[in-house]
Amino acid sequence: MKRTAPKGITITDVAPKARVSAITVSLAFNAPQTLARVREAVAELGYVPNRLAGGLSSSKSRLIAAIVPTVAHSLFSTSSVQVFSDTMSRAGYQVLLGLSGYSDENEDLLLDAVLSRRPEGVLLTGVANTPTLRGRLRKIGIPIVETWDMTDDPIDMLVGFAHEKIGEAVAHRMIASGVKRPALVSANDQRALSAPARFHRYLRAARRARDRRCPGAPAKFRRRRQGRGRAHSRCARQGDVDAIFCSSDLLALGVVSEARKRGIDVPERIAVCGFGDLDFAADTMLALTTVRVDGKRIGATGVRCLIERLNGSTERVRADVGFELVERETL
Amino acid sequence: MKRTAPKGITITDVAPKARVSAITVSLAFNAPQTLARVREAVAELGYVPNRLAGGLSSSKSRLIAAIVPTVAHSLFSTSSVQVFSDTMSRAGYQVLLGLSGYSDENEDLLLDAVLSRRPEGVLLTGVANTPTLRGRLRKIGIPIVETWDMTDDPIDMLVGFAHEKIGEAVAHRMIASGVKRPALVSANDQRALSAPARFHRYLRAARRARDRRCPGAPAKFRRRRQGRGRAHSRCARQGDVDAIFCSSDLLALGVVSEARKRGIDVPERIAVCGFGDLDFAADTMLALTTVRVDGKRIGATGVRCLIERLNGSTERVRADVGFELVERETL
DNA sequence: CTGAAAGCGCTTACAG
DNA sequence: CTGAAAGCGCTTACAG
Repeated sequence: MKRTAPKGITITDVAPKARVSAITVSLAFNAPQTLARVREAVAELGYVPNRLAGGLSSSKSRLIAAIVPTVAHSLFSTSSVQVFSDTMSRAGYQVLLGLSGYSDENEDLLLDAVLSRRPEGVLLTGVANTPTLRGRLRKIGIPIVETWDMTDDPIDMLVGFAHEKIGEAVAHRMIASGVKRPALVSANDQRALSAPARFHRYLRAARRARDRRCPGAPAKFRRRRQGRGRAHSRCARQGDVDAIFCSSDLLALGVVSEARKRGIDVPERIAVCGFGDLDFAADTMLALTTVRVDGKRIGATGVRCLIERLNGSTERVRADVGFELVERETL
Repeated sequence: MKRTAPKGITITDVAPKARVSAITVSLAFNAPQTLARVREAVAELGYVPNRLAGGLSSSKSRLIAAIVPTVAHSLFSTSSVQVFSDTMSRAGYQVLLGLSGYSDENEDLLLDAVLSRRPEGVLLTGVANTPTLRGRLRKIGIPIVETWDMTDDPIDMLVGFAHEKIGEAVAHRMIASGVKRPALVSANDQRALSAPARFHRYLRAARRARDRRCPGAPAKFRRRRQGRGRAHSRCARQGDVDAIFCSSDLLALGVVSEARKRGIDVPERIAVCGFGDLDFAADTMLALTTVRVDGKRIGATGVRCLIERLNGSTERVRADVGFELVERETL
């Protein structure tokens, strides 16, 4: 029963030094105006409250889990993490990072690991949730925000946009711009496919569809970069293609690059459209059209919802933040 | 003293159901072969161990803090986070995210927040540490790895590379390539300045230095993108510049883009050199030269050091992982 | 407003 | 190998 571990500096050390009781120290730490005596003792001892103990005792972990897809080349951008982390830390919470997207089995283990910390809220990016995962999340009863996607049956709150609508909008815009032979380059990952699918469907309805999908390459993208180049060239070489919709900004960057390498003018001969929040990419890289989603707005809105719920609000926000098509003339 | 809060499912619920004592449940959870009866009860009840309690009791939080710079456009890449998070979770740890780089005051608050979770190790990216922060970290006595930079006086472990050497190497390479009038575009952030400084010094020694720094713009980069464009054009317009070293990949992307917009051929008239680990950028975007650092190697090595120390090793790795200059002919 | 006691859900060291 | 008790460092509800 005796512990050998050297106790760090605890509330019990601070209390006598501040000539108050331990309770007062605890109170001071969570009160608006910290007692001066406590503050001094704290500084002198270098005391840092133990939030494991605090969380256990109060059932408030002050932890928010951010579950983001593993695939770095996904829709999820660093700026979103930042907005999220910044806002949360200002509200007194810390971010527990969870990388999802390996396998269904791992999703369950990930969730176990995350829930074992008793987070007070969860931010989910994308729809990388297996049914089991969704089911478990639904039951735990803490605020959950899903972002970057739409669904009819959200777990709790939802701040996203419909990927299919993007596919449709891009197809529409291309046709309106006089594009005759559009093609599609998409990640071979079903999570990214709703926009491309709708893109294709719309074009078929408009009788512009051809079977110009170039899937497969992106899956190997991370290991063998050549794969990407090859697939892109396969598309770009087909002389009759005059526009390419890419399921992500990064793919679009690759396509533009590959086209230039082969002396194909962008956007004169081929218009390229990416999709995402890659700020500098949308700003400087893409030709003709970029589907741009204001990541900050998604991030900020999602976080605001979480915080309001943590503060007692009962509102269950379900927002379609929409998207915008951004055109760039030059690279 | 009575708590009103509904207790979640705890070890105490699992024990009778598994017809063992609470201790056995705890043991089973941390033992190699989990008792079948316990496993069943766990599954049936949906029990998830409370790591707040576990950590408090065992003084093992199983938490690792990752402190990364706020600036997304920094040297730090998403791939590093992934390698880190993956490896750590396989070793049974979770990642607590800490974004640094606001102000010195905030660094202290950040550290308080981080330490209040009692992490068992810390990964620091870059040298964004104030003296106070370094001092505090030095004292807490947990394994700490600094990455992405070199210093003569590391806090604990170090897996990085010398930024100044990169500046020197780039200058050397440019001169060897026949560059006559090199210029420099760097972030106005002292943390990114060691490579540029050495670049400049080397050129001056070689009598090629001119005052072509174009600082200032990147600081405002995030708010007003035009600023970036303006600064770049200021550099690019100066007709006699034939090479530009940019302190980051993203700056380089901007410079290339701006040059093209103005009809200046890259790399024919201006060679552009970035710096970083931005995979696709190095691969597809930059002209002439990219300083490329193998982020995976840094990340993986750093993490391995941490894990070994957590497993009892006393070795204090201090490694210079080096860097490589990568040349690209085409955009 | 201040403080003593009980409790948060685990793990540890020890006895059986 | 199993289990009862004590303790990890806080917070809560209550009494003074």
